[in-house]
Amino acid sequence: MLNKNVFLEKYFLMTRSEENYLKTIFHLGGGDSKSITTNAIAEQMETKPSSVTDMAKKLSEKGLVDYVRYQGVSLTDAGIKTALSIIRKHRLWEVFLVKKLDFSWDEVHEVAEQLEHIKSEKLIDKIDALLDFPKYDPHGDPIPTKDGKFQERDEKLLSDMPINSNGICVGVKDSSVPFLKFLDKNKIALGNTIKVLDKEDFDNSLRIQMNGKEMRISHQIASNLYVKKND
Amino acid sequence: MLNKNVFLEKYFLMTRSEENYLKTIFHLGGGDSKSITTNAIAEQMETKPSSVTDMAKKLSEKGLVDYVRYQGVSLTDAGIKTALSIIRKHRLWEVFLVKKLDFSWDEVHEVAEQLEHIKSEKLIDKIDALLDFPKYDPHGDPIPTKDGKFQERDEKLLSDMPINSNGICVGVKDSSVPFLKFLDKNKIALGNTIKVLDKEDFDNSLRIQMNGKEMRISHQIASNLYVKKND
DNA sequence: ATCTATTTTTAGTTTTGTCTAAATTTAAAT
DNA sequence: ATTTAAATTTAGACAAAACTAAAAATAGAT
Repeated sequence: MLNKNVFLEKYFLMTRSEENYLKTIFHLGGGDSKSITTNAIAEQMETKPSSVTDMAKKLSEKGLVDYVRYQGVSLTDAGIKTALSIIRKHRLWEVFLVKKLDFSWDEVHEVAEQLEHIKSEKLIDKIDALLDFPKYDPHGDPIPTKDGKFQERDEKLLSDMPINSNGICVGVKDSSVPFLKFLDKNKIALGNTIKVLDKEDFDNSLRIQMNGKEMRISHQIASNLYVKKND
Repeated sequence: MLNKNVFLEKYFLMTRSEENYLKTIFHLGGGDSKSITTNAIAEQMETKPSSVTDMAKKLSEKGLVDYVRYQGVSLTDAGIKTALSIIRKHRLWEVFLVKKLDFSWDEVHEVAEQLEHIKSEKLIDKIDALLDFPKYDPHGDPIPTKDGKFQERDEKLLSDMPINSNGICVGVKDSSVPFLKFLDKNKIALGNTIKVLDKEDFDNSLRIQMNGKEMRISHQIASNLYVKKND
């Protein structure tokens, strides 16, 4: 009974703000027992370092982060678990919006930021099943499993692919709206086949074949596209 | 520009709490230019009258309710519009949960209470379309249209139906979990045909034919079922 | 090793939404 | 028309989450 209450307090009764902090810390690498500075978190969340300090103390009290003054925070196992459950929800909702409601991949983030905080295990499990248990979100980011497992993919940046190598476009590094819209406009989509034909030493631009059609791509673009090698 | 900001402040930037107050006031009849007392609102929301007073002032400042000290509040046109948009979202999400995710009708309320606060016009319009623009929620309550129109139905309580009259079960007055579970257990569902065979003067219980099968129903039950008359 | 510049924390304030307790108003009853 | 009981509001306090400005600690450069 006491045990159950502890569970309820730490897992169910997380505030929206606490959840957002955990998510951010995870994305900044705080799950790899790396210390993330309050400054870095503040910048990412567009808030002030002093606010982060307050929250660091609170999350530390709840056993979700390890916090050392003037050093930074890293996630505990409980913190990682919670962060992954939020990221899981976020990404599943993104898939739902795209696959079931015809949202475009540049529209989903904002809405998913809200939906990820809905508290109902049954709901997200049903959404998962409705979508047939997708492994990746619309931007190619992996969706953690229910028990918090992360399936990393063997992918590299297009800009790091050698000449004459083949692959499939599987994800974006930058998922900002302008970048995604740019990709749409240029018919670059996840799932496309890619062959690197040539690299220009001068500006690092690439000549590639995408879905059979030849095109030229700037380094800026190539360094934000993830590709899975074929061979 | 200034005008747009006013719109943003009053419509988009409603807090969850404000939305819940408006919804409650509407459900208590505050949309019919009837004054709802702070006490009634407090009881419904399981909060204190003094808290309601505070919120009444705030909503009044925003032009969403008319508030007269010691009298109570009623919704303005803007308040009604906002309340209806929340109720619309709530009921559409309920339909979604039942029709697309196989929730039972006694499970949906709690989750819909969260989902109704998601801020995305596009999202709820897409959900509406996905569901093929349903007119009623799983409990038979009408879903307001996008422009805030309410389609009332010509329905009466089963307990008020005369002997030998026929109808279709279209809604529940009490949508508490125990009542809904009771109906499930007794195979009483919306859409069932109903004929009143006999009334017992002693305890006001009814003998009815439901989907061809004869059964006896207490007054307690009959006074919480809405029926649409056939003839 | 000391001094700065930067980072981080502390202390104190604000806003939102709630509460309790006290004061006020209303309404009902004589 | 008073009186009293009930309803309602006010005043003051609190918790959460943020902020600003000042203080403290760290790290880099000499």
